[in-house]
Amino acid sequence: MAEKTVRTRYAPSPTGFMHVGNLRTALYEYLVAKSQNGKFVLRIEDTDRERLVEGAVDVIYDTMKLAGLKHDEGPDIGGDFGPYVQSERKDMYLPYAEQLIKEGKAYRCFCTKERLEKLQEDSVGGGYDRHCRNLPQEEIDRLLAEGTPYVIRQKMPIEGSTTFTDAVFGEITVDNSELQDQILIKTDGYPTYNFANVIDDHTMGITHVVRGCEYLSSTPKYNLLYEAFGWEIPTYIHLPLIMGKDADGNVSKLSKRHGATGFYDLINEGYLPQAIINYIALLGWCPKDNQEIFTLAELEKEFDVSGISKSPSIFDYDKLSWFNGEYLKAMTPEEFTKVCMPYYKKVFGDKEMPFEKFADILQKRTTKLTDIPEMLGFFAELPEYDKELFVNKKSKTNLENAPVVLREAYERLKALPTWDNTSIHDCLINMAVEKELKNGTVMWPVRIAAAGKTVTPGGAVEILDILGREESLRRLEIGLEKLGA
RNA sequence: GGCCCGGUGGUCAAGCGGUUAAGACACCGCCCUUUCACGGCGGUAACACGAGUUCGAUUCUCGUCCGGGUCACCA
Repeated sequence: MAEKTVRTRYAPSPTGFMHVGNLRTALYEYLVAKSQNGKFVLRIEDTDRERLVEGAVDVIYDTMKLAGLKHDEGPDIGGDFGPYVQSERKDMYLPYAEQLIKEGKAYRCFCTKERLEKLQEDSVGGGYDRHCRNLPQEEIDRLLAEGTPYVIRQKMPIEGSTTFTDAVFGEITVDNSELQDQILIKTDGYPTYNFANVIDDHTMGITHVVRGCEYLSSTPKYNLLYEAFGWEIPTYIHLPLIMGKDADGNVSKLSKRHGATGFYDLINEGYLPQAIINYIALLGWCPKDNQEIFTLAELEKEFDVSGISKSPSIFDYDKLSWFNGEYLKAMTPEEFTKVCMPYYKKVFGDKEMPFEKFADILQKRTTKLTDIPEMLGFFAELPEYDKELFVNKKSKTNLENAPVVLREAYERLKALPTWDNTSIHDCLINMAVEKELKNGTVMWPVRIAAAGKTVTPGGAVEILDILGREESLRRLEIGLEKLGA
């Protein structure tokens, strides 16, 4: 007999913001499905009218697309289990709840909010007292006839315990006394999140429920529902949480105070979508062979639930940056130039620059795209700098030899018939040889004069080449002036 | 507070009763080098604690401590 096709679903609410935790959940759902030739379904959970945000659904589509997580079924592409937007399914939940009432597994609760609130205050840590669980039928009929608002609650077992198996955490048992008679349908007729989830997952044929482990302790509630309907319980895969660490070293669920936490925030910080995906894939999961750089396609092949870790992990921006740098280095110069262009524009506006030369000096040393403007700023404008910068121990330069060297270099460069990387390089190196100087002794003062700062992408030769003859000589003159030469 | 889950270097993590306890990021040092970087080489650094079980525990059990999650007509 053929194995049942694996089906997973990602069910985001359109809030307009994609937290990396959610993104990782989506990724794992995708991978669980794809690693087993299964289907990955996108379902939009938009029942919370108050939190609806204009254009938020598009954010979800865009994110999925950027991340490369292609869904097989969803609101935009359809499928055999639609509709895929929860608000379009709202009429299908009530009948299920009423079915449970008929079977004596659920009941109408007419308690007012006030009464429930009072219960909350009185009983320490208690909960609903199941007041309406066994109302006489006449009483129910009367209240119904009077039009009393009600919710539908499920009858939970009062004694015993419920055990389930999670693919990551193993067997987990919870006392039924911990479980309240959960609300299925709210006063307004809408289903609660938990109820809608179970109905949707079942009717959409979801086989593997992948979610954050904050749902671990409410899973028995879900299972009691599946059991009440006589439905097959899906495989649960609970993921460890992603945490953040603040300046004081305190660890808590990753949030704004720890830095950028939204997918788009991260992209705006200069990280590449693929680097983000690669990094979060490894946050809580480890392949058999410890490989680190993965394409999505490779992840689809390698992913295995057994590699998911149980302990929470802290989001590390340094490591993300390292991944980002690796991805940047792996690009062709053309691709690199393309992703950098917005940042080039920030520095140079619409001014034409030898962008292809930037790739040479930048690609090896960039980890975050947002660092680029700072790195290139001196090309646009020579920074104010102090002549002390000409002093460098390693290059054996000081205020005595720098003016001499710089003057000599200036004259030689000025006399160059052609201005390109090779001729500049040969010119300066030859000078060092002829004058019996260390290469650095020549290069250092030239670079300082050309860039006005000690840390630059590329060396003296590359900088002069990019700057061009005219601007280069102008800057060297300024340097000479500063040195009083 | 009750219940649930977790605890290997600063971080991500491998490890499934016997290991010199991998690897990566970060950090430090050296080399290379026209700076920084890249690259190469090397280094510092960990099994939370206490009892068991066992010939032998990082691995199994229990307790303690610490961390997190959860207890809604929110999703």
